[in-house]
Amino acid sequence: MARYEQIADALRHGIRTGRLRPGERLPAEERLAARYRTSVPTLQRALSELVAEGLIDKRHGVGTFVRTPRRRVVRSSDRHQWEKDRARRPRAERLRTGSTEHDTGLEVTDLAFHAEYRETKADEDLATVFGVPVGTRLLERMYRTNCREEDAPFALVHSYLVHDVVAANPDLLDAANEPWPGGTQNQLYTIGIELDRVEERITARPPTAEEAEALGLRKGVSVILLRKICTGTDGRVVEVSDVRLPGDRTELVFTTPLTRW
Amino acid sequence: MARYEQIADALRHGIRTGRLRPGERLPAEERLAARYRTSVPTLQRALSELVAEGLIDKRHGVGTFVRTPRRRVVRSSDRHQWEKDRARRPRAERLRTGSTEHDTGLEVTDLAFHAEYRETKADEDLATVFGVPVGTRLLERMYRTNCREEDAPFALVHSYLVHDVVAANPDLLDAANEPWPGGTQNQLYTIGIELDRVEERITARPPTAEEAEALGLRKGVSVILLRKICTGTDGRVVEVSDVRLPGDRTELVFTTPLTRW
DNA sequence: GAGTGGTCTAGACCACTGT
DNA sequence: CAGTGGTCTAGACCACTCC
Repeated sequence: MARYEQIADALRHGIRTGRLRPGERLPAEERLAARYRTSVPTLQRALSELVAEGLIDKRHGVGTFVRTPRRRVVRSSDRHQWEKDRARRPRAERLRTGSTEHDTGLEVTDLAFHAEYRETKADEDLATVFGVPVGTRLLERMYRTNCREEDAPFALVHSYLVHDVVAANPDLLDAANEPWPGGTQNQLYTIGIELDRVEERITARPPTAEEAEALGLRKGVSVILLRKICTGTDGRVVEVSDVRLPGDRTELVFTTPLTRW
Repeated sequence: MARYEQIADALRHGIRTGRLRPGERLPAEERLAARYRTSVPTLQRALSELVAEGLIDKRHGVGTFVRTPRRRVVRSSDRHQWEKDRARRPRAERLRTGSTEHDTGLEVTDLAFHAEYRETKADEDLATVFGVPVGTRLLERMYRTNCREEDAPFALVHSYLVHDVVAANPDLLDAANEPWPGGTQNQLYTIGIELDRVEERITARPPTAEEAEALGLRKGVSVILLRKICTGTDGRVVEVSDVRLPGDRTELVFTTPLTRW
């Protein structure tokens, strides 16, 4: 076994057994290298393994620390029914809370919201999902929800709608109307669309360089990719959203009810 | 920007634009180092970034290759209802297929299955979920499902049952009876338990060294963690499973039906 | 055996952070 | 300014794969 792996193992063991506690600072690299009788680059290699596993954080000019678990945001599948119920409520009630607040339990005033709209054409992937020809005009909406300035977004969302469908209500084409009270399901309600079901497809991978930047991810954190496909009561796909969530502070919850014997 | 980042960017760009095609071999490190006028360790640092992002694979003694996407296994939430329906079918029918076959579309004979049982005591975490005192005797069952020798398992599963509940049927305590025709829901059926719902909680993170080993994960792949909580018709939690899935070839699908207006 | 990636060294210099 | 991590070098030797 390589020297750097032995060292990584030793440190890993220390962290797992609690000898090195969360938040604790490790000795300087030079000192650690001396303790393990190795060179600094080799010791750094060992540390970089632990960074990749999400066990430690390195802070330039400060030190290396045992990572403390982050507070998790739960995103439950009953949000969809909750959103649907809310879509036909009076405006005052819709104003009060959005889905993120439903998930996090935070107040509206704690959250900052950013939206950007543009027009695109359906690529092969989206055309297949929507069941429309490649090149069909789509409205692409990009969202990010932050916890009031302080730190990185909870989620990066790219949402797609068929342009000609939503154009029935011109207000839906303008990002300036965001955050729309009552969310997308209320927007769809204004043009006579009711949702029948929501399908969500989930996978995970390491972040790209851009995602790490945008979501403020440290190394050693995964990205959860969630594609949400909303189908209307007429069986047509109405909205497709690609959501990227930080793996270290997101927990998705799905409940499947079963029919009785 | 660091030299190694510039190099990583250049290669990343080549891969994304398709100039470097999936499966294609990159020049040897020494040659690449020469091309980018840098030392071998620095070039290696650049490559290791791309490995961490899952863009390339290094094979010792062979070369460095652009990674080709892996075939995905879809795990759909309707498997639960499917399993429930199957649990009361005749033995012959139950023998024919298991859930993994349902997910993958493969035949029973394509799959190898390994199970191991042991007795443990509930730690704080499991005790909370089951709603039993810490230290309660549990039956811990460990499963792995492989695609017939060839390569790494689809999933590592640790499943927990309250020991005294399942002891009503001693056959359920013996791993030698696996794979049990009809799966866990049929096992529970033999002791008079019917499931009411299944809750699944999902998160993702980089693999630990052990998981990378057990799931045969290359570097630069995430692990999806799925905790499945099965609740009986009497409202008690019956089974808790912790499932670890390779992020590069697993897609989870959940469908949420909505009630009509 | 030729060619590939894997590991390691010893030291240099740079960049960032906090006092 | 002292102390920390970040980057880089030039070269050595090892281990693996395939012919």
